[in-house]
Amino acid sequence: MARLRDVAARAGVSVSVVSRVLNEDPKLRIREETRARVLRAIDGTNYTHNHAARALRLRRSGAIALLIPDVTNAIFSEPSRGVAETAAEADLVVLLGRSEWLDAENNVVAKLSHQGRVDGFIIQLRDEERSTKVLDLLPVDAPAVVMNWHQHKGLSSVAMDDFEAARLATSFLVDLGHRSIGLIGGLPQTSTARARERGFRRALADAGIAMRRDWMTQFGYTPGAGRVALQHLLSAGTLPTCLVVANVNAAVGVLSAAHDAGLDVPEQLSIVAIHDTWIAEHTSPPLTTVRMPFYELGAAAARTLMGVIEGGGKHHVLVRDPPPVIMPRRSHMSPAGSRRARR
Amino acid sequence: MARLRDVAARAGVSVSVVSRVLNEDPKLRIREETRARVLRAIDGTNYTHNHAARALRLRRSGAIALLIPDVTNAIFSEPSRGVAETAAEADLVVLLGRSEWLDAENNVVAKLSHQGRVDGFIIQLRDEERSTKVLDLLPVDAPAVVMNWHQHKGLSSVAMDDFEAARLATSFLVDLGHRSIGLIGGLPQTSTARARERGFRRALADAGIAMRRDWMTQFGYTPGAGRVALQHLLSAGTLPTCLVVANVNAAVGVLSAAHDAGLDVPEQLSIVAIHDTWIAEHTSPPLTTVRMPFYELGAAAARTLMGVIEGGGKHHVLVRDPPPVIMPRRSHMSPAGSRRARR
DNA sequence: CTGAAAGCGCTTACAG
DNA sequence: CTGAAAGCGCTTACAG
Repeated sequence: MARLRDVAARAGVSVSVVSRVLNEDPKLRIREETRARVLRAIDGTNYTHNHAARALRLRRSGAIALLIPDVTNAIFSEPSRGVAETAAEADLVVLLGRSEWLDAENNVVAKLSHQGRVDGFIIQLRDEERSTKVLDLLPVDAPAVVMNWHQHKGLSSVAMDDFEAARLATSFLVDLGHRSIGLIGGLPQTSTARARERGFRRALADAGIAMRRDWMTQFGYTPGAGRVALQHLLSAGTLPTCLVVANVNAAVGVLSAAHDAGLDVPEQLSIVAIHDTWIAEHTSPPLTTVRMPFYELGAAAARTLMGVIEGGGKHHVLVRDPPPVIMPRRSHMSPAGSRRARR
Repeated sequence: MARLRDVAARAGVSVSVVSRVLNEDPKLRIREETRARVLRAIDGTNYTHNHAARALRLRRSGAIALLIPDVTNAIFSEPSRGVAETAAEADLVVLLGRSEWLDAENNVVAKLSHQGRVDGFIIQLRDEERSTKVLDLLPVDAPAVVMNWHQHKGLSSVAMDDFEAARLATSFLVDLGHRSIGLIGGLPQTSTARARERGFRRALADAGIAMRRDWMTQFGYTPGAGRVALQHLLSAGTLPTCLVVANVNAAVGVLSAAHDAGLDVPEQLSIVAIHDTWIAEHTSPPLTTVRMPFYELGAAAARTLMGVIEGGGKHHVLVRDPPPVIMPRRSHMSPAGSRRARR
């Protein structure tokens, strides 16, 4: 590989000049003729900077780590793309890791940070975890942003408008004529689950519908949790005519539990799920969802982290462009009663 | 951060000694007493090596890139884990990228390689792509292994036993009593699709069953492809009593197309899909699958790449431990005719 | 307008 | 048994 020195020799100048031309040093005064010579020499050698040397000199690794609980989860793929593309524009490389790296026994995150392998972290916490645990395990000065968290105490955070997503899903069902509406919610220790529950309550309140605690569950965002949640509702007594499901993965579980119970969706139970992933198009029936700005969440996380790395200080970002929007498919309809009434 | 120099000062020795102790240099002769002093000093400062400095000196970045077509695809998450964990044991970090980086216009891969940011690449090609395209776009000397490819011409490759997986799925259906069996296959330009088709043919031949070309499709591994494939079969004439579906994602599409057509699975159509991902448990009905050693595939890819990086030369690896195994769920049963016959 | 030099933090061949 | 020194390839304050 060509080094600065090779280019310099070729152009008949010193390495300093080449470096400054390459980095477009604003303080550089140089004759156009010289600059042209340097540029020509650069092309001639197809020079690329050696990254390790530059990192050593600048004390910047040019890499950030994205930590997610489970690489398996399609929910995280769109934000990952947002992170990756935004980072790439700033010539940052993204290292994919698991939230488990933030572990007291074997703290990979601390290691990466100390080694200077990574300039900062974007962290998606596990739903089961205390949100402040991260503060104990992250090196104090490591730039970091928590993703999918509203107003994290201690670190920068970025989140989407979960309140509005749930409010929208709920009022969509209200507008369809539903009056008995349940919520299959996430774990209450997550800020997204809390925001979605608030959105749900608000929509009910706006419509003058009484909330029924026994139609609200909090088992989490996984298919297994969704399955358990519906079984719970089934065993508890009468069912609502429809459900807002706080996560599309949980909705997959709800659907399969409904199927097992011989419940027809949407005929006997309408479902609107939050998050629009590929799976929603391929369930039976295809799921009506609320599409969220996942890509933009990741992009915002990357930008926020870059700000922190530059010394910008803590920020909390709420991504609401584009806003949540209903993707109507076939898991919803008007409630049986209202359809009869209309005939 | 503590540097070598700090530790050395603390221990009252030179930096060379500390470095050698740290790296367990076999050529180092040292008094036990001195070694102990150095070790104590290391603990005292909680020293970690500076990665950039080491990379510069050793001409090794300590990172590998894993390029996959679509981070969205659960199929790739298990191998990713295998790569990541195996790499971590060798103190390598994994950088997640997209196969699109291998692009003539904007060749990110070439850039990373030239910059020395990455020591090698594990590449999952896109199904649509010519398998040799990678040879044109990869810097000639860049260590690389192609994942999910049998005997790649030009690069090292690792694959699972796709032949056996399809053979197993097919003979499982044969043993159930099926005699009319179709194959929903992948794109024929991929080596996995070809191997699976061979396994399918072999099982039929072994059972003395004639293969019917009109019951075999080659649309690919996606849900959309599976959907199209079933529609194709439906419009073409009589259906077989069962299908081997070469990919679980395609099977999701087959299932939803069957549902739309009012075809009962498994009553009218049995399905066995290759690959066991979380989705298989949550479809209606849950899918009978062949579980494949995906984690081990990734692990093998990482080990193979590490070998290439050490200068080991080209290798082709077939991962067959653990072997493919049937995960029986509810998408299969004996064919209607044979059940009647048995009564 | 351009160059010489220091220094980022390591590793390692060599000297003693 | 241990140390001094070169050098990996950059950037940048400083000198001229």
